[in-house]
Formats: sequence, structure tokens, C-alpha cells
Amino acid sequence: MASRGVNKVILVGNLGNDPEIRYMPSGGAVANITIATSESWRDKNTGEQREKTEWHRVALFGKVAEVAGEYLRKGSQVYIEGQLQTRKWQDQNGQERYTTEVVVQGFNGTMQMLGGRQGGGQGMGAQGGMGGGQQQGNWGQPQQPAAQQQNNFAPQQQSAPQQAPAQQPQQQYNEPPMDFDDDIPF
Amino acid sequence: MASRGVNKVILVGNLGNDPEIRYMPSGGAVANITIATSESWRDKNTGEQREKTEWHRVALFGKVAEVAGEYLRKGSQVYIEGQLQTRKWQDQNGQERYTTEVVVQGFNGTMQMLGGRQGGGQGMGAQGGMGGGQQQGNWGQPQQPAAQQQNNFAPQQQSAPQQAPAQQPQQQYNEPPMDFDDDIPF
Amino acid sequence: MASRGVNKVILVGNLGNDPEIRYMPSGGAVANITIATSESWRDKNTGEQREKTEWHRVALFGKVAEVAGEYLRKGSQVYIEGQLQTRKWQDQNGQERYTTEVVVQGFNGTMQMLGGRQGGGQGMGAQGGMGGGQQQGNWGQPQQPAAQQQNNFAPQQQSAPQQAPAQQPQQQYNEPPMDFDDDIPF
Amino acid sequence: MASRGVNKVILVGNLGNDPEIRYMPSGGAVANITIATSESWRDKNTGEQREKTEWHRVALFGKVAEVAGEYLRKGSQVYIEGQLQTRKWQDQNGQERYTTEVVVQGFNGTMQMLGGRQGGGQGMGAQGGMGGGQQQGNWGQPQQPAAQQQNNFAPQQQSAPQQAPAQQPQQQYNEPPMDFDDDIPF
DNA sequence: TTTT
DNA sequence: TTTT
Repeated sequence: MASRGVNKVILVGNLGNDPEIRYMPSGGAVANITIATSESWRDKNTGEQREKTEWHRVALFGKVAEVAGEYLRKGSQVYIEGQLQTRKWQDQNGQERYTTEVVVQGFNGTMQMLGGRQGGGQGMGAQGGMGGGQQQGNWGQPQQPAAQQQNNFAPQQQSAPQQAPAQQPQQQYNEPPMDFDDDIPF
Repeated sequence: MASRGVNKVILVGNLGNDPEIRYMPSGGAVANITIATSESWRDKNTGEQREKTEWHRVALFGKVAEVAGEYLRKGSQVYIEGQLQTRKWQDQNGQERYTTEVVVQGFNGTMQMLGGRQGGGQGMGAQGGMGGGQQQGNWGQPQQPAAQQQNNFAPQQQSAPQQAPAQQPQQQYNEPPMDFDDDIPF
Repeated sequence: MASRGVNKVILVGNLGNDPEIRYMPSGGAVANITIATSESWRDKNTGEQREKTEWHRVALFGKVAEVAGEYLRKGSQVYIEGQLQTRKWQDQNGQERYTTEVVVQGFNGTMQMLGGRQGGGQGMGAQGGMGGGQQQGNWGQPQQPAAQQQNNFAPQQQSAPQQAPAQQPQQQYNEPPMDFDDDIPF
Repeated sequence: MASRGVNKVILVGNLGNDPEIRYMPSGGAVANITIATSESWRDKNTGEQREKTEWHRVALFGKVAEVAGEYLRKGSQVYIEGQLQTRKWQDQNGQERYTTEVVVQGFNGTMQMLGGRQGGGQGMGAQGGMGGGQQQGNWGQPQQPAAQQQNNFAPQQQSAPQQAPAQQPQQQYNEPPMDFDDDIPF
């Protein structure tokens, strides 16, 4: 708690792929999704219609990650509220690189599933929170070993401040199988 | 928790008056403030410069209310994030009336003091939370009795859902998640 | 334009009814919709599940109003970005009353249709704008005459500042629209 | 314009440095600033107070860039509303790299100066706008040559969709001193 | 009055 | 690199 300043991102868009779920040693879930937003306009010069799609990396933590894993799919439309976070990592050549993501975590973010047709999911809303519980996964057993292998060079160290777990447990979130598609948009 | 939909208000403006603080029987603080935002534009027809000020009623609950009461003053500039809420009350003639306010409460809102000169307050940020603590008063002992008198017909009865009492203990969040994606494009 | 302060509202919810469209003398469209957002939580005392729905009055102006009238229906899910505005009016007894609405107008707001099933509309996005165009109606020919009749006591006087017409000029927006809803609940 | 989805960032923080202003061949201004937001919390494990600062790259275009260049300084507190945008560039080794920025441009963004002490600026608000106008410089004559040199490998080429130039030129930015003496409407 |  |  206690923040000096405001750091807020609001996105409404569709997933470019199924979520990728991982579990931290503690059992907390992490979901990575990419969301597309786009704008179209008429080019002042050529007069032709143009469109530009922006892809956003979103990382969800805790309960909201579990919900994402269970209900979101490629194409799902979501409302995301989170924070901008840039993390440093080393590429294969040992070079420092930076990646900026929208982090949805604890009480600083929310995810709302929209529509109800486009991804299997349906009208589920979920606020962040590490409420967790069922330690049904762990760091040593990633679900996408292949993908995992090639990038053990992106540290991550997610040490952001945490909000209260809010008591509110109950909710059952069975872990989703995974599924990669990647003709990833970036 | 669990919300279907999004209900969010963001204001940056200055207080029209000192905050009015009250305490609920439970000891929880409630602060009422009014915030001005304004826009100026040139009138298309007359060509003259015009300005319009909008006044917003804001009700803060819990810890954030205490902070407001202690640090905010008439003229203070603040950032407010809260929810729209319309409550019904009866006027002197027994007629039903409605008042819409921006409610800052629990983890659904925040208040950030801006600037640092205009009101005594200084760079204090505070997230909502009914965390309460110091039962230093109660509903019957308002700090602004005068103001009180004239509107005892506005019940208030804030029965909105309460967020987790903040306590916020245990939870382990400091884990290094991991290698997100691979030779990620950004 | 020039604004001191920030006045922003973001809503995601469903329409409680079909939009009510009206036209100002200038031909500019005005759409009124009501949007529901809700929260559910477990009562700390009784332990039972509770839910609370908040209803929001939203007034859209110009092109975005036309889009709303054409594509939105009762039940449609929308993303709304607008400004809080409180207007004064006189009730039947000549008493001053106030109504707070979310105004979507010009470049200060947007409306995005979500989902794609619940209202006929599909994936249409629209930013406010003075664009006008198809003068397909006028003040004297409201589409919801019934609703009209019963509430000629809510003046409205929509005199908010207008953003630069951005090319698309013509449109006259300073007209007092009119009688919105009836014995409106707020 | 027409956008499918929502892409919005809201920041309130302080500048880490004076703005860097450049001019495009067209004469349009571009200002780059970095904004700090921070959060502090008590570490669950060690019990000690911790703080984390997040730095945000912000690129402002057009009139709002000119205002930033004129009034913002290192330390200035600002409210920023813009869009997330990731652009690709080549580093010295010809490697593709990506940088994510918050873009404030046209009617999709705003900048509000806050406080009034920390940077010389005072209560200035400015909405984006490619309004151009005063061709007072060009891409080849940056105001911060030093800073320029070290990163000429970051192309920039801002080819995002441009909003309607809106005509709205000149704009007067002198502040109407505000004064809150309650003729408050409620 | 919506939605789940 | 800011701010408190």
C-alpha cells in the first residue's frame, strides 16, 4: 500500500492466443495473455482506409490468473485494469533488455470477461488477489516445457507490493490445460 | 468482491471546502468533500471565452477518510478514483430524492494528494480501506455541526459492499515468477 | 478547449432499456441510456450472498448518439467513457432538483459496443464527435413519444463546452435538448 | 477514427528530467518525458519498509508537446492520459528491439500540470492535438543536442494514426486563477 | 430496467 | 532520473 502517484492501464480487446499459465513455487498462478486493440482511420494523404493493431502483453497474478486460465481463450474479449511495469532481463547474448507489461495483481487490477461468446468464457468477472489456495502446480512443472526451455533468461522477479487477500476464499478454480498456438502477433 | 461490469470515476480537481468528517457507530470514518473540475472554451457563436465548473460530491470511507480529514483543506488539489453511487433519501416534505456521489471505499478507490502547497496537505497518498482502528468518535459527534444541521434529511446509510478489512497479512508474493516468454519481441 | 482538472467516468455494463433518441433543433442527436453495473459479495454478518446493482444515466451526443440509437438495445453490453455532469431542473412543484449523468460528447468520450450478441449490434466502436450527418429526425419527432409526454419538467439545458469540431463543422450543440426521462428515479 | 477496443493509460507522477523537445519535418512538436510513480509497502518477511519506483516513457505530440516543453521541468508533477504503444527499432548491432511508451496525441490524450510549485509550470492543462502551426523548428534542430547524440539509434518515426488536426490553433494558456468560495450547487 |  |  501507499503509493505516490497513479499508474493505471485500462484495456478492452481480444486475446491473440490462449492464456499461458504457470505456477510459482508458492503455488500462486501467473497467466500471460496478449491483447489486441486497434484503430482505423482514413489516411489524410492517400484517402485510403487504414488500420493499426496494437498488441499488449498482460501478466495476471493469483486468483485472477486462475480465472483467466480457466475461462479465457484466443479471441476472448476482456476488460483489463492493471499497472504498467517494465522489467529488465538478459537476452541470449547477455544484453540487457526491457519488457513493459500490464500487470494485474491484487487489488490494483481487475479482469472482466466481456460478451460471452468469443472464447468459451462467459460473463465472469474477477478481481486480482493471491487468494490462492489449492497448490496444484509448481515452479518445477511448467505446462509448456518446450517454450520454457528457450527463455530461462528472463528473470522477472515479481516483487511488487501486495494487497490484502481479502478473506474471500471459497471459489473453485480448476487448473486449465494449456495450449499454445503462437502465430503470435509479435 | 466479484463485480459484473465496471464502475469507475477519476477526478482531479480542487476542494471547494474543508472536508466534513463524521464517524459511523462502528467507528469508521466518513469524509465528504466537493471537488471542482472546469473546462473553458471559446463560444462558437459569440466568440467569447467561457468557463464551466462542475462540482462533484465525493464520499470517502475508512482510512482514506481519516487521511482526507487530516490533510485536505479547501483548495487542496486531489486525485480521486472511486465509484458512482446514487442513493435515495427523503427531503423535508417526505419526497424521495436522489443524490449521486463518487464513493471512495476499500480497494475500489484511491485518493492522492497533489501538489503539496494548496491546503496544508503534502504528498500523501492513501488507498481506501475500512481498516479503521482508532475509534475516535461516532456518528453523533460530527466535526462540522453547523453544516450538519441543515441537511439531516440526507440519510446516507452507506450499505455498499465492504472490501476486506485490509489487515493484509500472510500472503507470499515476493516470488520470482519466471521466464515469461522467449525471445520476446518486447 | 482547456480543462483544469480531470473529470472522467468509465463504465462497462448492460443497458436496462432500449436507447431513447431525440434530436435537437440543429439536428444533432441525443441518446439516453441507462447502464447497470453490479457487485456481489458475501455478507460478513449473515454469511449470505448479496448483490447490488447500480444504475447509471448516460447521455450521448452527436454521432455516438446515432450509433447508440442504431445498434444498442436493451441488454446490450457497452463500454462508456464520459464525464460527470450534474444539471439542475425544476420538478412539478417548482422545486429545484439535480440529476447527475455521464455525458459522452465530442472528444471527451467514447462508446464501444461489447460482445456482439446481446443487442443486435456487433463490434462497433464510436468516438463522440460533432460529425452529424444524416438529419434523420428532429426535435419534434421523437422516437419514443410515450416516454416523452410524461416528463416535460426536466429542462436539461445541455450547455457543456464543445470540443473543436475537428473538420466536421456545421453541427449546433448548444441547444437545450429536453425532457429526458420521466419521473426519473434520479 | 474508429477504434475497436480501448487502450488507455493514466499516470500521475513526477518528471525525472526536463522534457526533450524535437520537431518533425512537418513542424509538429514531439516531447519526451519520463515519469516516476512509486509504491511503498512493508515487506511481509523482513518487516522493513520497501519502495519501488516505476519509470514511464511518455511521448507527447503536437500542441501538448509544446506546452510540455514550455512548462514542464524535472520534478514537475503531471497527470497524463494516453495510449500504450510499442514501437520497433534497431539497436547498434542491427538487432530488433521494442520500446513501449505512453503516447499522448490528438484527442486520445491529455496532460495536466499539477500542483504548481515543482517545475515552474502552474495549473496548465492541455489536450493533445496535432494542431501544429508555428513551424518554429525542425527535426534537425533539437533543443537537447547532448541527449540526442547518445540515442540516434532509436528511430522514433511516429507513424500512428493522426487525429483530426482540429484547427483549434493558438489557444491561450494563461490560467484563470481559481477561487473556491462556495456558490456550490449543492 | 440489465446481466450472470 | 522524480517525489515524499
